[in-house]
Amino acid sequence: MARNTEQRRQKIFEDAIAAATSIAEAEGLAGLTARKIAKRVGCSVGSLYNVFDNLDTLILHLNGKTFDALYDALMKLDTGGDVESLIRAIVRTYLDFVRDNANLWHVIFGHVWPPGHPMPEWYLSKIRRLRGVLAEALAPLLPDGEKEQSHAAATALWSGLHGICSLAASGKLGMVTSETVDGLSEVLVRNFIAGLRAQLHERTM
Amino acid sequence: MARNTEQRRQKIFEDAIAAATSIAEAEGLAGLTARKIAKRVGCSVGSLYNVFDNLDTLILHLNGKTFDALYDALMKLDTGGDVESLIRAIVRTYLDFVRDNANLWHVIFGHVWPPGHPMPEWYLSKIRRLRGVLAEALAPLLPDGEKEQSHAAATALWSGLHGICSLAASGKLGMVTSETVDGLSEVLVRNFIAGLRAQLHERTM
DNA sequence: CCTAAAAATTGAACCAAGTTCAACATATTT
DNA sequence: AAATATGTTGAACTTGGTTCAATTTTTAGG
Repeated sequence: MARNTEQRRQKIFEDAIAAATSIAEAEGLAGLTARKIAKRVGCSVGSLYNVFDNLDTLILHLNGKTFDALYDALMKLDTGGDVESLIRAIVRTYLDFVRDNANLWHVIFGHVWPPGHPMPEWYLSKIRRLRGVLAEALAPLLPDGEKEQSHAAATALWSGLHGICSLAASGKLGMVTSETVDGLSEVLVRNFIAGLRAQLHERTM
Repeated sequence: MARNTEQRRQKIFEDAIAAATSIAEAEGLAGLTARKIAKRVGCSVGSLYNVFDNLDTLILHLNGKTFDALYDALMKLDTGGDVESLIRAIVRTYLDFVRDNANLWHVIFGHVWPPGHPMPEWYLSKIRRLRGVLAEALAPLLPDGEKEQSHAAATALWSGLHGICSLAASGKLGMVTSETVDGLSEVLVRNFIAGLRAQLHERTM
């Protein structure tokens, strides 16, 4: 039986991601070195490379787990209330998650996937699944017959929030005193929702 | 006179940034190594380090020049037309600039400034100056007495556009077929403007 | 259970890149 | 012109991704 071999492989895979997670939480992307991860796992660098093609792949799996954690948080939301409450709850959950997992979140966007190679489908589908949650919440604000626009709307809004969070995190906003991530997000979300509503009324009147 | 000395220093400074610009345009952030820049300049790495504290500082100056170029493009716009046209012209200019200078733009946001050290004021003020252009264009869409909100609105909108561009560039949007940067930006801008207008009317009626 | 083939593990070694620094060269000042 | 200050150099140090030949462990067939 090939069980033992496969089990060891699996164990290194999981241990490595767990080690990487804890290093990333403490030190961010800069701390994620093959040697450091191997030491925590208790194996040699060579063994890591037997399981992962390269560090980029390891980090991609780490990021996949971070996406999953955000998805889990979103799945706990109550979808029963009104449209706007749900959208705002989703945004709130996203902002809280980014704040509470700042370093892990930074790894997702600070890491550059080797250009040329396409990102694997399993990874992209985790991203799409997240967007889908927001798209479903936005759909009621779109005119009948254009519900498929909800994905574009969700992408636009989510990208916008991402822009605010990432610029704020990297200190590249050149902010003046009173601006905060929450405040800027509120401006973006409020106007975006009001804009959708305004255009919805235009069509139906 | 200390002219000769200062002139050499100045020359290396400018040549280094010019060399870095041309390398960055061709190869992106990954190609920006001290050795490569020094070779192009025709000096040793040591001389670079005599003028710049470190590579990060050199790259920051390169990025400053990129910001200046975008500002110059924005200054060429006609500010005479109606509010919405100007806003859209600014957005159009921004998107075109990012597309036409993709690698240089990527250097700005792919480069991480050493944490702990604050970014220098001259750099932040270039960012604020850019935002100011958009803030001025947005101001007419804000209620009297809240014109100072235009900076927050500009930051939110500009961050949003940045989010779209940067996620698209890094392949992290998990896009479906028909979505494009232009299309997503259009969704964001249209809803944002419509939202501002809707809230403006609310107040004045 | 024994053994040959397959797979995994190791860590030293290779390479690239940021940074430093002691030795040397040039410029400035007196 | 000598003394001092400044600039230049490139080898060397360090860190980190990646490879690979040698070694050990696991698996499968008899």
